Amino acid sequence: MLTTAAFQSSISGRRVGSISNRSMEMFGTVMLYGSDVEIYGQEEPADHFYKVITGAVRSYKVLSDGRRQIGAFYMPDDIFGLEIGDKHAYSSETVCQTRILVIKRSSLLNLLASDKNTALQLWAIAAKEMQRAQNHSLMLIKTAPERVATFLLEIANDVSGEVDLPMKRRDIADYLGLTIETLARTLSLLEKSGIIERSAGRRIRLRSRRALNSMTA
Amino acid sequence: MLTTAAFQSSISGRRVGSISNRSMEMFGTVMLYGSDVEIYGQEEPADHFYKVITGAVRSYKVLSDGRRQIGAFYMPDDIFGLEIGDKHAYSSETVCQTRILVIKRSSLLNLLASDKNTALQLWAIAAKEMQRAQNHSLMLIKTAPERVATFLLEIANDVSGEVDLPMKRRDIADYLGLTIETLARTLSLLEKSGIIERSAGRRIRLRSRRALNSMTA
DNA sequence: CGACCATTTGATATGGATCAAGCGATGTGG
DNA sequence: CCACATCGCTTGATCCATATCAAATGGTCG
Repeated sequence: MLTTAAFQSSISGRRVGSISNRSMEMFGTVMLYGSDVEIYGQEEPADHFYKVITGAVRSYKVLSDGRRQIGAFYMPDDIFGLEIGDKHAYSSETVCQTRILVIKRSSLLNLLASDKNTALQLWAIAAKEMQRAQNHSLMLIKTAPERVATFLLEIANDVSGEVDLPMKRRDIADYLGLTIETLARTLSLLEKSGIIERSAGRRIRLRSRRALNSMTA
Repeated sequence: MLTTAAFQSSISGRRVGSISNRSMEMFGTVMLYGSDVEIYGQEEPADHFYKVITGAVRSYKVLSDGRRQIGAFYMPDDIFGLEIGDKHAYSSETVCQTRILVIKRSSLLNLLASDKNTALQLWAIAAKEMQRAQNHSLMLIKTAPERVATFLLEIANDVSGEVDLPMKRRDIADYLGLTIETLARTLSLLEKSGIIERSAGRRIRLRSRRALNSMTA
């Protein structure tokens, strides 16, 4: 049990665990959410874990005056909502129509008591998430072009070099700690210099990963 | 075993685990480090955990051009270096003379195999660290006064309202994603407005936590 | 006392924010 | 099927918070 198909932490692309879909489904239910639907709110009791099947999720916090920081986008196979404590620290919403596996925390915790290996994996997931969060801090001290380049490489870990962004500019901007205007300008700049190519606003082709990489800082 | 004295995650002040000093010492050795000494470097094999006994530690990453982001300061009773994987993701150094309990990863992992509760605690520590990192991202989208106010409240969780900073301005600046000049100016501003008071540069008295809190955003 | 390093203060420059307008796609009702 | 409203995105002009450059002050230790 809890052994076969690995799930990935998509934005960074590294595999971090090995709880199979099949076994996890024994503990949860797949739910279909519309676009921009709240999955849970900050400070709400945290009695479930979640795993993205298709679609995308943003996890965020807002400051009193409305500034919003998106801490992570969760893509297919990513697990989220596993922070410790009885309250969620962040809110989370779907970015587009999204299928999510919802797992009762209590049932996973039960399993955990009987299977020490699962506990190790929980640690692995949390540790991975920790690294993601740490990396994001690094992102936020970079310049605008550096942030955008880093972002494009983060989401384009499939080989094709073609990205289909599920999220709007506002989301990306809030993830990168920039305004949508600066983001748009930076993308246009990358396009003018031939590093990327855009068919539609949300569809971006990376023409030179090398160039992007060298901008990454 | 692994039950009594809780250890705190000092910068945020919340208790996150309950592995006693006594039992942990069975697995490790206390080492005395001088100031500004490297404990481990980014990319080095990670075969130990660490717990600060006295002093302070900074964990950081540097970008290619030298910009440095300090992800966390670890204060007495904080545990660090528990990221998953065989390589450390961050580097860490002492901020001042520091006493550290060094624990072999393998010995803790052994214990873990026999004690499922310990595994849960590892998860708890990692999850706590994750929240710390996420919070830090929030920090980095704030204005300079907001960052400084947040920082002062973070480190001054003792009742007295008196803080003795172990770290230099450069460290604080790199933690807050500001320059030392902006940091100094902001501190002077807070002093002029009577919110803080300084005897020496490193010794700061918080005259109005309320005022600081309201600046926090 | 003098040298050195940490910190503060001052003057100026600049990257990204803000304010404002244009453009393009998508959808709706007449 | 077209006119028009709406929404998401881009582009343009200006402003401002913080960085940068430079110098003064303060603190510590031989």
